[in-house]
Amino acid sequence: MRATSMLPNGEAGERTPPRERLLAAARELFYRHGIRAVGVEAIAEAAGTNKMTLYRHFPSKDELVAEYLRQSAQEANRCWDACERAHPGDPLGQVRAWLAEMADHLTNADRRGCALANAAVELPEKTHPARRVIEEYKIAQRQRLAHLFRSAGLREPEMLADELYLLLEGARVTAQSVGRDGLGARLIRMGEAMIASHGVMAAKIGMDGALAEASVIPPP
Amino acid sequence: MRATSMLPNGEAGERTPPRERLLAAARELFYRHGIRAVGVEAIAEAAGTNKMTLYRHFPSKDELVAEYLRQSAQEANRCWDACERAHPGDPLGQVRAWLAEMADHLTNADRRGCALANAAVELPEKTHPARRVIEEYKIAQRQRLAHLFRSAGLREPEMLADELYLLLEGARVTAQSVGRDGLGARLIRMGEAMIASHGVMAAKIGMDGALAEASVIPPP
DNA sequence: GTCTTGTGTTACTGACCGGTAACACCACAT
DNA sequence: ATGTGGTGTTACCGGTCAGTAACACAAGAC
Repeated sequence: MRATSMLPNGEAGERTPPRERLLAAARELFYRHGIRAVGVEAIAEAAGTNKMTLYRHFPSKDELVAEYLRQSAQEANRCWDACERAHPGDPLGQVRAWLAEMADHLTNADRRGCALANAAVELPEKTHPARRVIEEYKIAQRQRLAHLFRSAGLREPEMLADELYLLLEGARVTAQSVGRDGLGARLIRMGEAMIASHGVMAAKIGMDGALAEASVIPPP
Repeated sequence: MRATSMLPNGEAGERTPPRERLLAAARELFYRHGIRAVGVEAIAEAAGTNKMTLYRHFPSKDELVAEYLRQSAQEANRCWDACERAHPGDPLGQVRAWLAEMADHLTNADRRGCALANAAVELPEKTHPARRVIEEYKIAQRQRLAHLFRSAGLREPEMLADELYLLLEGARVTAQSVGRDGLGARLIRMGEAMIASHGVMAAKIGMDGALAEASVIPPP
C-alpha cells in the first residue's frame, strides 16, 4: 500500500507538502504526549512519510521542536487577531474576549495547557533553541496585554499585564494537575477583579477610590 | 577506588543506607533536569551505588518517580509545619509566612518550580503511578489553605484557597519561562490583595463593603 | 563455625533513540 | 530524451534506555 494514499489532504489531488504534514504531526504529538516522549520516527510516520524526509526539512529534532513552538506562538497571535477583529477599537473588550477564549481552552479536556510553558518545564537546558522562542513569545504576549491596558487607560498597565498572565499560567498548569472544574469561570472572575482593581481612570464614575470592589465579590 | 568512599554521609562511620541515597540522588536529578531526561543508571551512580541495588529497592523507574514525588510532597508539608510553629494560633500569619517562603523559592535561581506540577506536565499518561501522588498532594494543599482561611474567618475560604494556589502555580511556571524579576514581590502583593478582598469579617473595621481595596493598590 | 541478608560487579537483553548513507523512483522542466 | 530535485525505502551507526541474570563479597546472626 502506498503511504501517500491515506493522508489528511485538504482536497483530493493536490497534496499537502511534507514539511507542513510533518509540522502538523509534530504539533499534535509533542503537545499531547510531551516533547521528550515523542521520537522523530513516530512523527514521520504520523505525517505519512519517513525519517529521512524529516531530516531533509529540519536539521535536528531540537530545531523541529523550536519550529513547533514558533507555530504554536503564531496560533496564539491569530487568536489575538480574532479578538481584535471582534472588538475593534475596544481594548478592554479584546482582553475580555481573549480571556473568554482562554477560559474555554481551560475547560477543554484534551488541552494540556500552553505549549510554550510546557516546553519550558520540559526543556530546562538554557542552550536549547526552544528557549529563545519561548522567551520571545512571552515578551510579546506581555507587551500586547500591557498595550491594550494602556490604551484602555488603566493604571499600571504593565503590572496588570504581568498579574493577569500569572493568573492564566496558573490556571493552565492547575488544569493539568488538580483538574478543570469551574476553572474557566474562576479565571474570568479573577481576571475581571484584577482589571477592575486597576480602575477605569475616572471613566464613568466620579466617586473616588473604592469603586472596583463591587465586581470582585459577586452577590452571595 | 571504592565507590562507597566519597559519599555524603552525615557522620563518619555510620553510612546512609542506599535507599535514602538513591532517593536523594533521584530528587536532585529529577528536579533539576526533568524526569524523562534522567536515566536510572545516572541516579544510581550519583547515589554512589549501581543499577542493581536501585532495582532491589524500587520495582521500576515509575515507582521511583512516584516515591520521589511523595518525598517532595512531604517536604512541602514540613514547610507548612514550620509556618505553623512560627505563628501558632494565627492562621493568617501562617499563610503569610508560607507565602513569603514561596516568594523566596521563586526568586531562587536554581529552583525550577513545583516538583509535582512539573511532573504533571511531563507525565500526561493517566495511568502513571505519579498521577495519584500529584492529585492527592494538590487536594491536601487546597484543604490546608482553605482550613486556614476558614479559621481566620474569611469569606469563601475554599474559593480563596483555589485562587491563591492558582496564583502561586502561575508564578512558579512563569519563573521558568519568562523570568523571576520581581516575581516574589508581585506574588506577595497579589496574594495580600486576594486575602484582603475576601475581607476579615468585620474584625476591626465597622464600615461595610469596600474596605479591602486600600491594600490592593499600594500608594503610587 | 555456618548461614543469611544486603550489597557490589559485570555482562547482558531487547528495544528505542537521533541521525546518516546509499539507492530507487517519479514527476516535471527543458 | 535527459536531467534534476524532491521523495520513498532500507539498512545501518553508535549510543542509551529500562530491566535482569549470575556470581562474588562482606557483615551480622545464630
